[in-house]
Amino acid sequence: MQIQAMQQAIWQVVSLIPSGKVATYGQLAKLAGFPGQARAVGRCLSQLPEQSQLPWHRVINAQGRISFPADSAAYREQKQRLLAEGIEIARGRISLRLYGWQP
DNA sequence: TTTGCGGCTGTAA
DNA sequence: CTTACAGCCGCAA
Repeated sequence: MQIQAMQQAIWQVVSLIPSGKVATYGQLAKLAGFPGQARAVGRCLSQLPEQSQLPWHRVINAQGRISFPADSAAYREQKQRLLAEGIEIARGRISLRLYGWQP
């Protein structure tokens, strides 16, 4: 499997996450056809071009947390985008039960 | 060529 | 709640 094809598949599924919902890295990896490749999802997203329209902010880890250091600019950016979509973040966690995307 | 480190995760203690 | 650990695998040093 070419890394590029994988990237394509991953970007594809990420683009499907509806506004107001979130998905986990592992979940997306599985949907894209690469179970167990959660890190590949994070890697792809980290390589997104600046002007990308992909909803990268709707991707969080399996613990319902943002996978960035809480003091980083990236963390604040993602948090703001999520709040802007009406997603609630209590004690640094997002309820997957309420906001988790069910394809 | 080996190593350490990621936007990770499930299991177990 | 916390560590710990085994899988995962591309990438930069």
